[in-house]
Amino acid sequence: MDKRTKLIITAKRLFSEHGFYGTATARIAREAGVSNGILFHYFPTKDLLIKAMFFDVKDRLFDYSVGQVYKGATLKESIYTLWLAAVEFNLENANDFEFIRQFETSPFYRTETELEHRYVQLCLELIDKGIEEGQFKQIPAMLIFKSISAQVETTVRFLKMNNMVLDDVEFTHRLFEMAWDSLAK
Amino acid sequence: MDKRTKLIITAKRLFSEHGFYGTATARIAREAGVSNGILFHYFPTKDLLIKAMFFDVKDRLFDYSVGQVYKGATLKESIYTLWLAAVEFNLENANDFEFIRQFETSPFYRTETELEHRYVQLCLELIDKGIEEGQFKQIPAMLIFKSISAQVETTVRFLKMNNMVLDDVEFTHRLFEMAWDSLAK
DNA sequence: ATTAAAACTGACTAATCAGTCAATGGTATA
DNA sequence: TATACCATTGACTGATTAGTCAGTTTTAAT
Repeated sequence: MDKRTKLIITAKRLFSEHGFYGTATARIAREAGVSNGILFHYFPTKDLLIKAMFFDVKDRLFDYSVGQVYKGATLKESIYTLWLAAVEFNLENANDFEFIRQFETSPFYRTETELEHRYVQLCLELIDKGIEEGQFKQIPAMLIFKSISAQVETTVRFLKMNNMVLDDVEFTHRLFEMAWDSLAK
Repeated sequence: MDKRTKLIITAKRLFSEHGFYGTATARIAREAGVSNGILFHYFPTKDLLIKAMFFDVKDRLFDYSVGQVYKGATLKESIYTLWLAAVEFNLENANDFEFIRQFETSPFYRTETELEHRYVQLCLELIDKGIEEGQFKQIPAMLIFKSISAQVETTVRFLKMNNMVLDDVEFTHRLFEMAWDSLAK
């Protein structure tokens, strides 16, 4: 594994445990088993490290989930696939989940940054289509997206809090149906 | 206004703008117009300041909202009253909203801390009653509470993002109905 | 008026941290 | 072999910060 990746993985673990400012760059480098200087070679500032990590997580979520959506699926099926993939991904990558949660409520976060990413763009396109076709209620696509995202987060947090795994697909599926019903026409 | 209150208000503003660790205690004291030392007289450590602020916000939310629930109201009416009060409170107290958002995703936060508070306790009792009476779906009360809270947050964020105020009670009411429908039997 | 306790001040410090830099090692190309 | 260019190191620094403390002022009780 190259040092850049090592740094990102270690930083994610430490950030999710101790927060952005609770984690010194020197510590990230030490626990990643690389020198202090190399961190600033790859990420000129701590802020840029954090921003790079955000895109790293979204990229991996995109790769993990979008491939699972099969062609010819209905809209509901597609969104369920993305939903389930997101829940799985967040359960299996606890540090990514915690990192994103902290990032999105931190002063680093801007809506514009998020909109740049293809994962968000894809979701919004899908939802837009759903609104046009009259499958969703007539409310802004962004609100539907945020609402679904919030329910995914709630689901993941709940499953974690109760030490559940994804054997409980049925439970997770029920939660999806609830969220869907509230947004569908 | 006493200095303790001044400190809490100033800290909340600075924290919501620059984050917990982006804000120096010395700066809080300076902008509150008090000495550096007095901050540590009231709050021996920065961590305790942050924790005290959490309880301050929850207390004020409790005082603001619970009084509005009138006796003899149905369960749905009661919960709608609390919902609307929470949305109003968060819109009118932007710094409190941002502070809580950051706090709940920070390493300071623990579920146990939250459960100690009477606001959360009251909400859970109400939901428990609703489950017993068969008005809610058969899922854990905590999940219903977290789900509603997440929807309140989403609502507030959306209204703020679009510079809406609570003239749009109808819109907010629609969002409540959506959330309610997904949780009610 | 006296006393004691509490509120308050602000200069100070020990520790920490983000970022620098001069030097070294490795690798590829000509 | 010589040259050039990254990757890498780790000791170092200037700036910042949470928390201290010795002393002063205010408040309240007897």
